[in-house]
Amino acid sequence: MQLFERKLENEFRKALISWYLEEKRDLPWRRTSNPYYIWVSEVMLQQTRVDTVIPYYERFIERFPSLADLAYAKEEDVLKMWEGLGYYSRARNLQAGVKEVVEEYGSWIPETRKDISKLKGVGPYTAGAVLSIAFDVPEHAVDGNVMRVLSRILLIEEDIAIPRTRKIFEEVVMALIDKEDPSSFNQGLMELGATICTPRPKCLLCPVRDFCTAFHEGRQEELPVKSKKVKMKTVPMHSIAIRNTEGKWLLTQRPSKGLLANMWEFPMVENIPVSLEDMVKTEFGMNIGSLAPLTEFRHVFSHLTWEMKSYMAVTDDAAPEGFEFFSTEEVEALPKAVPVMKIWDEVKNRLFVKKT
DNA sequence: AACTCGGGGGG
DNA sequence: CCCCCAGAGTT
Repeated sequence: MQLFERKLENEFRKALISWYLEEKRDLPWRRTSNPYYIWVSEVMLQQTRVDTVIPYYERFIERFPSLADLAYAKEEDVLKMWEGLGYYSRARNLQAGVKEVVEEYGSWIPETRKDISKLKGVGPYTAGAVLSIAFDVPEHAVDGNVMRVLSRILLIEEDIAIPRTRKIFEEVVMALIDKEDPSSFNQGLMELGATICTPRPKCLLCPVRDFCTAFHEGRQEELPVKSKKVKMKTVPMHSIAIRNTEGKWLLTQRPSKGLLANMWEFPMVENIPVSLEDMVKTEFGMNIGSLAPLTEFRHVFSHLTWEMKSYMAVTDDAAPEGFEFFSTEEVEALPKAVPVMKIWDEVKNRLFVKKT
């Protein structure tokens, strides 16, 4: 595949890499050559901004400093370190992949795309990112940034919302990638997309604008082409923080698959046909006292919105099947998704903060 | 190919 | 309000 003239390809690589080496941000995972740490960072960075990831990355590698530390950690401890970061299956898949490396590969991360791609949670992007950054293997690592950058430079007008379009960009990268420094080349494309070739590009600062077809034609704002999907359900949710006579709280663990898998939460019901108290009676077979309203807020997922209403109540009953009572300290230690943490924070404010 | 899966930052 | 982010797994 010939993208520019041969000489221009060399100039492009040189311009991109020298800009990257000069201007790259000082990020924690750029201060290490440990392939395991780079792997962790790439998984955390899936669909997640750099600034969000930094504190999670620091705490995670401090808590699980080696492949073996993560491989044999309790899943609950792993989820706790991931708490608030979202896409919790990433955490479980990362641990499964790491365990596989420890037990099947003698703690050596595979250095070919074929083998590393077999690991749980390692898709086409993460495979190429780890191979190129940690092992200097000239492999493509195509993410949203790379598609935005290259769609402009080469005026590629394919719809990036369609999965097979990514293959076009993978071929482009393989044709363009710098064989001497694939790490800086791939990271340079991503760094450019993250800092300059953003959705609203800052072309006057761009180190490769001379190579950019979209810039020459003044069409950079039109790219990349991305068809939009429109569907967003809203579900009313009611959550009740129920305390027993010992001052313990009733929680349940979500199923091991699906939304917020294995995270803990207070009893929740989707609708209230008549009264919420009756709903609790029929759903959980439990008697609770009067409900005290706690908080109301919206929690937006990718494809779903919860309209949360939360309450507090007390009970004399034992925990129903599938539920457990936990002390305040125990609740604190359980991995909880953000909407649950919001409710829990409000509970603590009401009960444990001295009112003036 | 279409759906599912979190959460937050920025225009 | 909207978009979209260093994507992957499942169906």
